Amino acid sequence: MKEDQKIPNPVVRRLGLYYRCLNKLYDEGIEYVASKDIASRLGIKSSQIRKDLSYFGEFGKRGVGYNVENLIKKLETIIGVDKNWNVIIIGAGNIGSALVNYPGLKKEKFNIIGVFDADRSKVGKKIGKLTIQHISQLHEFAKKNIIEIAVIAVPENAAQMVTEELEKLGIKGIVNFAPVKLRTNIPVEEVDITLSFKTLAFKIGREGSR
Amino acid sequence: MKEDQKIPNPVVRRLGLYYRCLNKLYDEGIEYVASKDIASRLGIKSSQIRKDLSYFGEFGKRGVGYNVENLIKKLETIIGVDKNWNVIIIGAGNIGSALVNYPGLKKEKFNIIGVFDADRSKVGKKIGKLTIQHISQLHEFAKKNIIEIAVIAVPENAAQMVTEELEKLGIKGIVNFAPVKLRTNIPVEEVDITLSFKTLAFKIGREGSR
DNA sequence: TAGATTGTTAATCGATTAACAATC
DNA sequence: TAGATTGTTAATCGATTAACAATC
Repeated sequence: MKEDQKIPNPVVRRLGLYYRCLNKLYDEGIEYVASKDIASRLGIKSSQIRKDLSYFGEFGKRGVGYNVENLIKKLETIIGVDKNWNVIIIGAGNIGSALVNYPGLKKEKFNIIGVFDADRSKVGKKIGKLTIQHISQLHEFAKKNIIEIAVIAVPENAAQMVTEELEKLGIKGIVNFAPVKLRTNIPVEEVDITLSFKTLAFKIGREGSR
Repeated sequence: MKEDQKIPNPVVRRLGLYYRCLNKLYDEGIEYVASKDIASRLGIKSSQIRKDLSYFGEFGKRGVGYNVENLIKKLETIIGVDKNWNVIIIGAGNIGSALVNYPGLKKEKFNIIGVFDADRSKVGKKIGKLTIQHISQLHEFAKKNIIEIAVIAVPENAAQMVTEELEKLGIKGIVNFAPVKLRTNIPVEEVDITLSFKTLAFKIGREGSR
């Protein structure tokens, strides 16, 4: 199967879930696992796991299951977390600052190497080990460093402009926390916090009526 | 249409997107808008918007479009942001602290009324206007206040326990930032930041091969 | 060998889109 | 009236699941 056919988005997201689950199993000392067991942990169907994996190859042994350590390694390569990623953060507000110190990211090989903000009163201040730089220094910074991923954590009205700048600098992907749809050709992942609250509000409202 | 039939999840999420887009249009002083215009702003199909709205009623005028102000009000009621929501945050780490100060939430009527942490060394410290309380005080707090939504921003291994506690206290919904699937019957919205980075990494890796 | 579980196909389910009559 | 756009149905597309032969 292993071609570069289009992989459905839900599949991509689940790969990360499998990866996480496998790591937990590994920590528990489990050597072999059946799709059925992963499925029950994640609350999905075992056939879905097997189907998802089949996009990339055959990793299991019939009658036995999957070797946990081996499948972790395979998923690492497939997802791309077998390497380190250099990340910068644009916007040193609440969200931006939190991400700089967020241990989850470093653990997963996403290394934050720079923080930028347009507010000169923030420039020079430290967040963890990093010093906030003015956004105008980004261009220079990009010449000296390989930046692969940028996080957009700026106010809504600045997000599109920043995106265009990032695209020019050759950044490869964006994680967008601003509540706008970005117009760009590079891959974007949206993390829309207020939207999640709204979705939850809706669901709570419906709970009673069932 | 307006029954309490099941609304597909993607529809619910898009309602929030429509709401946001309509507010922008309102700020721009636009009175009437066609589904085609909303669609082009959001990068989706106009028939999808009309279909989504049709789950809840008829809000447009044929040949004319939708009255922006009116549709905003309707969506407010449908989504449930016509009222204020009381929110508490469990876990005063990076993410938890950032959310307390996050202006986006208050603006959307999600009012954070308490922050809790298990780490006694954090208790008593201030985040914005709120004082971090010890998690053991939660029970007491819940008696004196109506808490509707809880944010879980604790380490993975504490998340399930916290969830069960919250369920007992009668909390109505959870926004979960911990990287685990919570087993609970109350509605949960997942915000999985590291998963988004992984998904992005995968997409970047595929970009080249297309 | 008997039992278990994979990888894959085909069937099912659900969500998106096109099309168009209704109507402003 | 002529033009525009809705609300809704039916067609299409895509994703999930069941089923099972292959095989460890």
